[in-house]
Amino acid sequence: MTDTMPRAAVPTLDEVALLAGVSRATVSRVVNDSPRVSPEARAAVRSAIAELRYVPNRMARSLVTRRTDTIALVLNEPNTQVFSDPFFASIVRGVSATLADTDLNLVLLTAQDEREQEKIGRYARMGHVDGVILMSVHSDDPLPDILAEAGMPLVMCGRPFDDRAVSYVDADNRGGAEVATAHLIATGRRRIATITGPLDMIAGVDRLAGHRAALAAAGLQSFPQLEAEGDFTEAGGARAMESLLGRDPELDAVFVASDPMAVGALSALRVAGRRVPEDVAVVGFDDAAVATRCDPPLTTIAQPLADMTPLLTELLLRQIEGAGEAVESRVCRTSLVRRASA
Amino acid sequence: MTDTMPRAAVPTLDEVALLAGVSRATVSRVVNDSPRVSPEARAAVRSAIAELRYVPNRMARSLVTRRTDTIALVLNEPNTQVFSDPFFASIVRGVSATLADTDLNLVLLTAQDEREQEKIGRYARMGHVDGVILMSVHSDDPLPDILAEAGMPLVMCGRPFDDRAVSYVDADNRGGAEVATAHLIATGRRRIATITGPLDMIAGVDRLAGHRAALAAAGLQSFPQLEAEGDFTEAGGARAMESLLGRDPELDAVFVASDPMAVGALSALRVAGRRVPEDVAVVGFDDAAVATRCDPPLTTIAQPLADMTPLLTELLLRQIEGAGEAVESRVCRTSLVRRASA
DNA sequence: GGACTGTTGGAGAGCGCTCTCACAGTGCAC
DNA sequence: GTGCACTGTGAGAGCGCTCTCCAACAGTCC
Repeated sequence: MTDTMPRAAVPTLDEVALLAGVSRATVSRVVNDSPRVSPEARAAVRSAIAELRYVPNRMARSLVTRRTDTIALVLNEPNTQVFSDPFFASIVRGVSATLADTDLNLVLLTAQDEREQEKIGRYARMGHVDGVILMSVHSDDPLPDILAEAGMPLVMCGRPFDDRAVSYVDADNRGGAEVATAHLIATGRRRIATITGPLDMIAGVDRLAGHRAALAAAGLQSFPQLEAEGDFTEAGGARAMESLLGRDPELDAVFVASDPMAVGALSALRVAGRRVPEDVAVVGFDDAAVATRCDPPLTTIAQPLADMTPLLTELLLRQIEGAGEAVESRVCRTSLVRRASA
Repeated sequence: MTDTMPRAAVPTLDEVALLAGVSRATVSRVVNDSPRVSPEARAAVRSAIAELRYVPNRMARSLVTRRTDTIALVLNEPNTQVFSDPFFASIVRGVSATLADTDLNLVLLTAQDEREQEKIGRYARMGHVDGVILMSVHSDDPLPDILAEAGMPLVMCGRPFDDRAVSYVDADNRGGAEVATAHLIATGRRRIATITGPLDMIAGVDRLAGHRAALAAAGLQSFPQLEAEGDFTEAGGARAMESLLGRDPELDAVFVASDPMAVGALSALRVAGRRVPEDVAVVGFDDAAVATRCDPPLTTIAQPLADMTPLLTELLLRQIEGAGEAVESRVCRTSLVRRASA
């Protein structure tokens, strides 16, 4: 069996044409839904395709069309923990769902170190994908540059560090954080700590800036010892909370820059014997599913993911279509979701 | 600017050849590391490639070689929660690391419903990938059939439900579960419950079978009310534990078919006021990182992931090389890791 | 009847690459 | 000198597809 069929006999356009009694060109027209085909020819081709179980060879097609109908969602993250971040899962699901109705394919690429980033850069430049959505960008990642330089259509999920001309979709992280901390202030808290995201990520930076701005607006000073850097993971949140409690046992509120970290903070507070929200009020960020399940349910800032993911793909597709189209970006509004923790 | 360069001027082999003063064939030889090139020619080509920033067009190459140098890791799972399963993250990282030294690319594909599975099937059949590693297969998934029928090299992570001739790599789930429950019995427990995985997944089925076998071997009966089905998530584990406690408040041990579920069970037990391991002993499965972090640290069954992921890729690559190669499968040994929970 | 328009289908030229084959050149044994 | 093995190189034929012509034909109008 292995000898008699060294490779599966994959039918080609020509064979379909032969069977249908038309030319290659006509088969191609049918496959690509061109209107310029008579119903009879179309029917003949359709049945020949079905009979031969013909599937177009994408490589051959791509070679001439310069399109692969594939876009990549690149997760740029050394830490495998990200996989467990519900924000990431939501984006993947959202983008995937948006593309389900098209005949575009979505591939996920993960880069755990610089070497893998370069590999992905090569992968993209070799023409495997039409465009890239880039997530979880750290300040020193070379991938945005590699891709931009190659002229690859690119949309970043999260605004870039510098003011480069690149499309992005982002939540209003700064504004959301400001609202979160303002809410804490409005409920009478005065010693307000924060657990930040990684400060080499723009979401981490922006949320910290928002927090500080709210403090300043209320005439409160921001103390370095009330700021602890987390890594967007639950374990990191717990560690950061412990550290904060060590530095200032009197703190009465904490704005945590992501829900998974907030869940970690909640357990650290429990371990330390603090009641939430009586002793320490907690506000998270994301409005992840876990925010409703934890104890107490988390007051948090909702990111409009339902708006963001379609936008992400829309911006990318427009760039792919329009070749030299202008760079376009969107910032989506966040909102405070009040639950029990603050 | 957009008008003057309607598309980035991507250099081709011919241009490199022209600049280097050699033929296309020689450039191709250099690019593909053929030894049959003089050092001078090689050097000339290398510098021309560098100067033009030439990257081979993968589509053109694939068209003739019939290889894409890309393999797909397909995650077949309606539930986005899987992303947070450390087992999945470990496999992704492992496979990715194994491939990092090769010039093979890894793409992740996720299928959330049957429609997306078919899309992936088409994607593969169109020749985007050389082979597929399939994870998280449920009993009624059509994808294995679609791929097998198309003659796509395929390795499943986890053995298939029926005895079909397909390569797979799996942990000894049945044996591991047997050891887990036997350990519970050996420490004097008698009312031993289990939280199973989804029973439309082979890992769920096998671990339950092992648990029952251990019970039977010790002359203990297995009661349906001591078996609750989970979904491999923490929340599912907590729910299942609550349900078990409701059904039999006297239970003194529980074998939980995954660590995330065990963590959920631990919190449910805490809420119910049970001490672990004094009142209820708990054994998990996976030896995920979380098993060391939870309270108390989890006694669990370690899966030899370090063996499994290289095996997964190795088996697939052998299949890709050897076209009609014989199907080959491996079951990797598990081991009991004793910590504080049992 | 002739010129024109519109529709359908085919011929053929590539897309950028690999790879076989032929060929020139070199070294060495006879 | 001839024969032979071997090495480095180039010419050229595709891989399977798309897409631009262009031909053939039918219908319409003057």
